[in-house]
Amino acid sequence: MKQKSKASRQPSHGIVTPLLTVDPVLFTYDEKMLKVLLVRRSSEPEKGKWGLPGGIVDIDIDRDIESTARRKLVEKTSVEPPYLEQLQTIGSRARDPRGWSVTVCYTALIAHQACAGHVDTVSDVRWVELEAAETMRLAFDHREIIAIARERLRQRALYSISSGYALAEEFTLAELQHLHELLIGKSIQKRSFRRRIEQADLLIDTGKKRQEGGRPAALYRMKPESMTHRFVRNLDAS
Amino acid sequence: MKQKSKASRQPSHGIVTPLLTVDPVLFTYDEKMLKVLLVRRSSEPEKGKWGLPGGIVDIDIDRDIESTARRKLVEKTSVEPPYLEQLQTIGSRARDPRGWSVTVCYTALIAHQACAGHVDTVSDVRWVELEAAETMRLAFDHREIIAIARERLRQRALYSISSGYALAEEFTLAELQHLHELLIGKSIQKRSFRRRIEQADLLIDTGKKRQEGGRPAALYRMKPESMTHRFVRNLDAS
DNA sequence: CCAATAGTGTCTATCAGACATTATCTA
DNA sequence: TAGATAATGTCTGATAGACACTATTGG
Repeated sequence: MKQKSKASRQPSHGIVTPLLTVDPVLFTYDEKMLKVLLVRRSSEPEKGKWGLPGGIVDIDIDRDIESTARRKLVEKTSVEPPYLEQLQTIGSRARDPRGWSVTVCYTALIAHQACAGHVDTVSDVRWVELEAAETMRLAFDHREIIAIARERLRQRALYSISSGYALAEEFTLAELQHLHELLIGKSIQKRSFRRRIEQADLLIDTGKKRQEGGRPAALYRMKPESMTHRFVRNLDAS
Repeated sequence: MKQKSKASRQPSHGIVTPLLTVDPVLFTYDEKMLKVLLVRRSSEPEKGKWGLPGGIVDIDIDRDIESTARRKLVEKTSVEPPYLEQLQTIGSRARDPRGWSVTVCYTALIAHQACAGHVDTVSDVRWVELEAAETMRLAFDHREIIAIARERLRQRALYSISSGYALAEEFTLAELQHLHELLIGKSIQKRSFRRRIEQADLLIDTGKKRQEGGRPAALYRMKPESMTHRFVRNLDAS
């Protein structure tokens, strides 16, 4: 028998519902690596372990589920990410020691610089290299959630450049291409990559240049359409 | 009404959580039309209105969320669909008059014959032509959910043949093609359609033939790979 | 000049679109 | 035979892959 003392906080529908949380997986591109934001849990269960920057849906504060995701990300990074997309909902009796629980997962992207200042000043929030995170022992099923998010990003990279929201506001084509190469785990022909972006007219040329060692590279910015555009033909996955 | 002392089944976390439901959108192909399964609600709220064959996650019965979706579909059709995929989770303060609620939506496909017997015998479960369902006044936000599911199916049809699970176990290429034409809203070149299926080796030729008016057509069956296979190049959407 | 990085020219291979042609059945 | 539907032959066009080439900077 479970405790009855909490019954007074039961909502009016009077049905026993699972714990509901949101778990965003926030990625960025920094030092030529993919990184994921992890948070050290300050309370039970799994206290002390690292996990995703998620939390419980608060029906008094949050208008909808995406609001919860945004709220949690702002709490940990102090900024809203320019890219936030629902990933998958995982819910079962077994995934949380407290009992039946459900988590609505999101994939989010942000420029590293956009939240570096805040993240660097706190010790319980950290950017972790993706490969490392994928082998860490994380809270609950968070390692599995990261793997799902990573796979989704990989698929996306084959037919979209939306992952560019993990870069700084202004970036070079070489940076965007390298990010895609990391995501799909394979080198891409420079010609193919640039051609498709140019033909779909997905980037804004800022006119500025950045130089590091050789010929200066043009700096681009994402067009809003690049968030949703899908190429008809994928890059080669194999 | 079950009066099974709900409070005693209160989970130990003691946090107020939203109502959690599952709403599968079950599609089929029948009489050369896309149809969707609707159910007449027998209880409040929205009693009497038609809606999706969903229901509340029962943490005593269901192991995980997908189990709830399967359970609800079996209750309404008496069979498990061969295709069931999570679609999207919608949750907000406003979508249900009872207050903050969350629904995990699924897209499901089944052969019309597989559940025709059961559906035909009950008056509160009905196959409704998709176009009609999209203009009906349904319970809650179910019309919107159907639109989302329909759009996902449309996208899928451009790079996958998984929608074939809406057909009978054995089907002709003409049937599969027509289903795709309905989904993407445009006629497809027969040559293109057959070529890509043959090259990807996604169907099993049963060796049987079916005839209706002209040369007999070969009957095929889905290969398991056809559930997940993605063509590198999409069909033309425009 | 060289080294390094950015960006282009251009050929090939693949595969969807278009549409004509052939094949196999009934009446 | 004609009519209907299934299945194939074959040409064109679009675009990704491959890779060599040119361009622009610093030293």
